[in-house]
Amino acid sequence: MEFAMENGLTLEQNTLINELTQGMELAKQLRAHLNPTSSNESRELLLQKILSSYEKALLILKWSGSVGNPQSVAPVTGLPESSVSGDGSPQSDDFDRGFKDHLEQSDVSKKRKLMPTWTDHVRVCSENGLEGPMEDGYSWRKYGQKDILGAKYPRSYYRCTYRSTQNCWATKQVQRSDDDPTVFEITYKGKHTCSQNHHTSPLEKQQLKQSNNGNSHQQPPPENLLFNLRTNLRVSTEDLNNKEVASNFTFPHSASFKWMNGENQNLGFSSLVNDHTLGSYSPSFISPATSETNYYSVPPFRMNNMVHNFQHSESEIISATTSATNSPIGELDFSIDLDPNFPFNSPGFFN
DNA sequence: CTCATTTGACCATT
DNA sequence: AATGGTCAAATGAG
Repeated sequence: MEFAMENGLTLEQNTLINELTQGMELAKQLRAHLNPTSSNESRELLLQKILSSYEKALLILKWSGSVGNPQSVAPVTGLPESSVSGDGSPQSDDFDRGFKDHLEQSDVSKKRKLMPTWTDHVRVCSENGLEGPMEDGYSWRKYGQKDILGAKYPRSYYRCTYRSTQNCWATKQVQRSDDDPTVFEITYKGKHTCSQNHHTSPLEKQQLKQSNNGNSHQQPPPENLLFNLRTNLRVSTEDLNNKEVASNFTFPHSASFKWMNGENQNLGFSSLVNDHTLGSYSPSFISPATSETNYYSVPPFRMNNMVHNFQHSESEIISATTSATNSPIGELDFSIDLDPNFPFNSPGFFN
């Protein structure tokens, strides 16, 4: 169900703004911590939070991009799973799955397929004691676990905690990597329509429990240890890249992106990356006055470019599930969209 | 008590 | 029929 996006800011836009603003603030804090007296831990913590913020922002953006798309664009992508106009459907999402009605059931399944999907690869770092929210900052409720064929570890299924209360249908699957047990593949499906403020505490609990239940395969779970050391989930940059590539399939060529102000959007990112004077922009970010949302044909969103630049360090880990369906076409599409003006190639993006 | 997780059963899709 | 995804009753935690 699409919540009123007609006027003003949507929930996700607000969340996006919040994340970016927060990221900026954190970056400023980090800058303040660059003096030698500051501890590495605090820097790492800030860094982690910044990454988390942008991670979230990216996820939201991907969604928005696909949502703003006219359906016509979707088929071109060749990525059935993520090429979506989730909001394009006139049907409502209100259907409760509990209803076994056939019609609803089929509708739901259709919707399922249309749900945007992307995968993150998250690595657990035991090294630094970073208390941090789970990478996505949302609170999830586990609703299932399955042994997956050929997979060493079971897959866990989560849905948004506020599914019932706020009609939020976002879900995610967590699958521990076969070869690198410190890596978790997290596949997200659907967007969050809830307005949860990310609190750390419940999340950590959840993660702990999640880590505990892998016992069906009796292995000395290092994950317990790792999680107990404070879950520090680091999104590796390469994975981010992959994710971005995948997401690009979602809104190819001229994806129209719904945003309140194109300038701001660019300012936000470029300034954050290039400038060290970040603060000044944040007020302009919030312009709720514009009740009418404008559609900007966003050529390549700046983030995409950035990611693209990172990318020539070929992708190692690509999500098997989602990107299996990906075709090289997407990459072509992608590079075509490359913005030559794109200023920052610095690999030390977050340094 | 409420709320989250566990876990086998059930369902849909292939 | 096999597999992956979800439901929901039982169980556990607070």
